[in-house]
Amino acid sequence: MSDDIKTRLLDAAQLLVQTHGHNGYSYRDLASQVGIRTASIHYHFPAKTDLAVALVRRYYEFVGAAMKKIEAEHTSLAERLEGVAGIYSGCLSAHQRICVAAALAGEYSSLPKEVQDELNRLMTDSQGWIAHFLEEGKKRGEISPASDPVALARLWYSALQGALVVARATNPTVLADVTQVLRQLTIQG
Amino acid sequence: MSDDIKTRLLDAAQLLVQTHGHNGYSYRDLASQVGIRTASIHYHFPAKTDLAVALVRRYYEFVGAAMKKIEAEHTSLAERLEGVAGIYSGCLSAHQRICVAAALAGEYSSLPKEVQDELNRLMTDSQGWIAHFLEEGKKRGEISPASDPVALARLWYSALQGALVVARATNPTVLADVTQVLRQLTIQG
DNA sequence: GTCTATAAGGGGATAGAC
DNA sequence: GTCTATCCCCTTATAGAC
Repeated sequence: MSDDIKTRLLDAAQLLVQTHGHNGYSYRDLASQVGIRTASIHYHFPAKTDLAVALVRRYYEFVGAAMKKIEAEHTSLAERLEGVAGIYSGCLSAHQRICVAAALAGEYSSLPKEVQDELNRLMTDSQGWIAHFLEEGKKRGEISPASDPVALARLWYSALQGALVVARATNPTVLADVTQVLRQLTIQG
Repeated sequence: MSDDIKTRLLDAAQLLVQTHGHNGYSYRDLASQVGIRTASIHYHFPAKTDLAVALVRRYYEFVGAAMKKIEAEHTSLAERLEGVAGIYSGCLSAHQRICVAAALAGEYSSLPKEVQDELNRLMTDSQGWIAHFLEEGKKRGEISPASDPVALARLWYSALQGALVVARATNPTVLADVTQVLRQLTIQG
């Protein structure tokens, strides 16, 4: 049922946010993409803020599901981190997107409070999932016993978010470089 | 002569870009900050694009000067990288800003071509300066002879840019954590 | 649910007086 | 150099017909 109008609106809005930012698209852009009129969008999402909040919530579920899938399908830390990197490299390869989180965080002070709060939750918990993988890897001896999983997770998350942004504006190979160096430095460091 | 109107306009515009993004502020906002009318801004910067281009060029000079100062005042790689991190942590501590580069890159596809080009130059050369420090550190034996200065520079730059964005939207301590872990992993790795 | 019509204000930008 | 006045389009949003 991925062609119901609400989903199609969220899909189109997500692409616009990931390429132009929240302040960089209008209901008019969205309407022309989906093939309806702007007034019809207001039926589904009364205000643009409502759409943005729904967008971040849906993205939160998407990331959470991806993390659970990685945990279920891979046991080694190296493979799991590879999987995490894959979530974000998938953005860039499709339409030169960046992560929804970074796109919105770049305009942070101009966002409605509700969107800021959802964004905070998305970023905080994304780092939490990565920290969880690192914690388990530490127990298994895949990284140094002296390393700090929370701080390392912050590095991984920040570096991946930053790499997407930098890669899009400069050179696409930046993301692969960053991921590889990060892996080399992290595993059995 | 830092109180001439053109400088004050650029200062105010930079703060607005670093907090709200390019699409998140208007000439009206700018005018009220500086205390003149919107029409007067057009005298100095005919179009908003002209202002954005001037802003990125000035920021490029600022970063370049900061890098040269770091090179002149410090010789060890550790100190130089500390200095680089300081450039970016300075943003956050003043008004919760992020780097001009990341703020604009988040809205990349919505930017005028001229601004995209200036942004590309800023990000490419910023990484070049960091790579230069790493190259010299490699010659001095401060990092492993097997390490790749260009890839490492991409990691440092991406991680710092990402850390600012993540820190602002979640927890200010993220930046310090990322910087510290990065230093530990890089030096004599 | 989607449409047309429309409101009310914001946006960048220009003309011309001072 | 800065102002007032104004243009014209875009933007979000609502009312009400279908």
